[in-house]
Amino acid sequence: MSSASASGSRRGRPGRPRLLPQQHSGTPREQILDAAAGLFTSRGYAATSTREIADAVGIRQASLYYHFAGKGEILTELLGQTIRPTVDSVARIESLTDDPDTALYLLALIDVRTLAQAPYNIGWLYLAPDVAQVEGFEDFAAARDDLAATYARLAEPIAAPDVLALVTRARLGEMLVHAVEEVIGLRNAGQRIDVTEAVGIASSCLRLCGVDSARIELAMKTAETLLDQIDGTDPDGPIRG
Amino acid sequence: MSSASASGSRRGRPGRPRLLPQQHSGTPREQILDAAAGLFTSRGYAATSTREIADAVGIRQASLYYHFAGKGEILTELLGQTIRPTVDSVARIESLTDDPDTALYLLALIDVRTLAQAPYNIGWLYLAPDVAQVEGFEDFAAARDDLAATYARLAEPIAAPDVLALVTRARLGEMLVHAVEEVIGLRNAGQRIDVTEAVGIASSCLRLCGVDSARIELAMKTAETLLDQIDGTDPDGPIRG
DNA sequence: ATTATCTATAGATCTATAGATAATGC
DNA sequence: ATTATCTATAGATCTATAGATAATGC
Repeated sequence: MSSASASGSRRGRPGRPRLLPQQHSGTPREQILDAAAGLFTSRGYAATSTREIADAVGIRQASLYYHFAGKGEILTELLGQTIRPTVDSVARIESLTDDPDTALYLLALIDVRTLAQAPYNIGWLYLAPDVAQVEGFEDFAAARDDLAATYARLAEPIAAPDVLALVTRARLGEMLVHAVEEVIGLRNAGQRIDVTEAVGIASSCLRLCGVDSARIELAMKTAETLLDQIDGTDPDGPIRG
Repeated sequence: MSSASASGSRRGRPGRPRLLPQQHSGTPREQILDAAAGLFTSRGYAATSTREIADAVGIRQASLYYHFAGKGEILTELLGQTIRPTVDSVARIESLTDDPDTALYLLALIDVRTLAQAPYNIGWLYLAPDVAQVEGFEDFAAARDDLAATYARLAEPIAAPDVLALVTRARLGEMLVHAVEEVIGLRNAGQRIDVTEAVGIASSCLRLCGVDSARIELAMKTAETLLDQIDGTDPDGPIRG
């Protein structure tokens, strides 16, 4: 049944032992997500069978269905992981600063970091045509659109007049999302992403809005002082900037 | 059976009529390749069934196998189309010019054009993980590696010393291939590719070798005068540069 | 009793092959 | 006779469900 069925209280109790000893750490659900992420990114979503996922975890194919409603739900959960930390950070960012340069910079930095830290390059998944056809993808696409709208909302007050004369507010939002997604391409090309790359992409976002170098420098400094507080609330990983 | 079985002479004769009237032009083989290219690029290779291809053509699923040994052979033929015209052009280019700048420029231009002209963005296919697993992909990968070696061979004599001091000959070949493949990304992003874009990418290749603007300008001019002769031998399409 | 696994399998594909058939060409 | 299609289907998946079972917890 669906993972939601075994509601509430006693999750995590032992059940019937596996045939094979545990090969990986984390909850069974995490083990499945990790194995699926590896297979989906290396072989493709449609080309990966539920049996292959189960084999990689070390359980029987049918046992997957105790944790997920189906292959599609494993995928949508992975897609959700690429965006949820970023979406959740928006409110915290806006409560921590009134400076719009800093807010946009922080959003981009956290977004890049989220995509960079995933153990596999799952951001790449949502660019694949077989993935876009999966039931439930629309919800993810809608969330991604909302995020683009947030980028647009944060960018609008800081965008230079000549920028807004050339591109619409909405298009600017998309451009910023694409700039952040550049990290997906970098990872695919084998580039290691650490602070340098993350800061580079986040500052590109301000540059796209027409913000000058002095203000970018300032936003970077301010962001640096706020990042600990954001991470404190929702620890999101090691890359600092 | 394999398409090769009905060897030689009387191909193209009528056979049993289709249930549906012909919906597309070209030979049946071309109709299949075109339908498959559309489906593979829009939905993904693994996610496309042979039945869907047949339906798009307007024939029965089994009828595909008169023309192709299988789904994999349809794919590898499409992959071959992305590289064959370019590979074939190498000998002609080298017979037409002794100027190495012009030769590299022409190779890149024809490569870009080949990728740009395909009715669907099939160049994108070979970047997909499900495609890389298909039996026969190695042959394509090997041909692509050979082409990278050709880029390297043409680039070596013109590369500035400081370029070759920083990257190996082989790596320079790969960089040039990647620069050309930028056209795949542009098409995916919806960008229309015509002379401007093709010329831009081809001249980027010279720039990557450290060739200065004056020499690039010269190579462009010389290439322009030779292009007709190359296209005359193997007409390859409308984009001139 | 509850949990997380297991075994077994139904039902829906999907790819590929075998062999029949409806045209035209000689 | 040759060709290009068709029908029918085998055999191999693949996803998902039903129900049994081996642990621990109370």
